[in-house]
Amino acid sequence: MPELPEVETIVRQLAPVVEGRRIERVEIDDPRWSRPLAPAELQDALRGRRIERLDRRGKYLLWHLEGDIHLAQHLRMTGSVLADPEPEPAHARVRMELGPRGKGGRGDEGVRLVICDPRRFGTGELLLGSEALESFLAARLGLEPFDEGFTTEHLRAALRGRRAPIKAMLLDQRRIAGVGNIYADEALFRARIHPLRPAGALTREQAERLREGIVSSLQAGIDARGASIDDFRHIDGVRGSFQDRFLVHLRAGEPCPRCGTTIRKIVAAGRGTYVCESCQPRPRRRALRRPGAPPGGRPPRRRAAR
DNA sequence: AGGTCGGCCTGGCAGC
DNA sequence: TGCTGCCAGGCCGACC
Repeated sequence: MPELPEVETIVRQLAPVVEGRRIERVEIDDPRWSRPLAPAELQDALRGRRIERLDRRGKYLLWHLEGDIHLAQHLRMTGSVLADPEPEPAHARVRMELGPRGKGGRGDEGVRLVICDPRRFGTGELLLGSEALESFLAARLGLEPFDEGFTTEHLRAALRGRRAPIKAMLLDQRRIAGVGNIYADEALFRARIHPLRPAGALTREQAERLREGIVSSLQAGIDARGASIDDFRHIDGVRGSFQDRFLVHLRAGEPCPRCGTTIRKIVAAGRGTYVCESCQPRPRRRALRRPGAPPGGRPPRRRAAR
């Protein structure tokens, strides 16, 4: 599933291919993709516009078009963007014909883009003006892990007082942008923090290790050009290689690369989560003692069975 | 109001 | 072998 490193990989490959070209034709097959706009409305808004810049924020792929028009594309679980695919790939949802690059370019023939998405979770949202774009992003995304402002202190402030498991916090895009299930597991392993540890209970030292774990696992993902577990592909259809370098993710039953303990799969924040419970010790169960209650006496609270 | 959970969707696979 | 049904999960909205 495309997370920050996968979207970054797409941007690095796609930007040089599309920037400066004009969108000549758009065909949106799936009305869910363009919601709330009808496909025809979005097609009309995009057609004829020059692509000035392509970049990324969190897991969003951002198309900046002439006339201060922006398309915020999200690949969700299974989306990919292919350039001049041959033959026509399965599960094509959106097709885009881009014109040649204007002057002088001999033999420049234009590009055909196909957005594929087997599970149809992906979306493309039209934003009129950079103010609309910025408020759209601000409502959804926290700090970028590669921003200078992403310091240990910033991370601690974001986690302070939170009782939700740290893994849930990492997956919350409004706190940190771009981390998904894969990189959350990898970052927590690197930081030697158990995914179920309450976010607000991290020590300063742990927060520092977590910051490093987030940045280094995302960087490793970018260096490997993303992870292709199932559907993620480069724009030429090639797979990323980070899935071969996971330290714990998807490695249940295998030995921990650090200590050899068998990696376990648990559920945290409702997601399949991979952990070495020797390197990442389980949080101690707090004796939830209220003031005045008999010390250590009460039976454990029943948890909702699910 | 912070936190949890179900719905969206379909390919793949376990189990019979 | 072939069918059924369950699971995966990013994000959003409903709910407690």
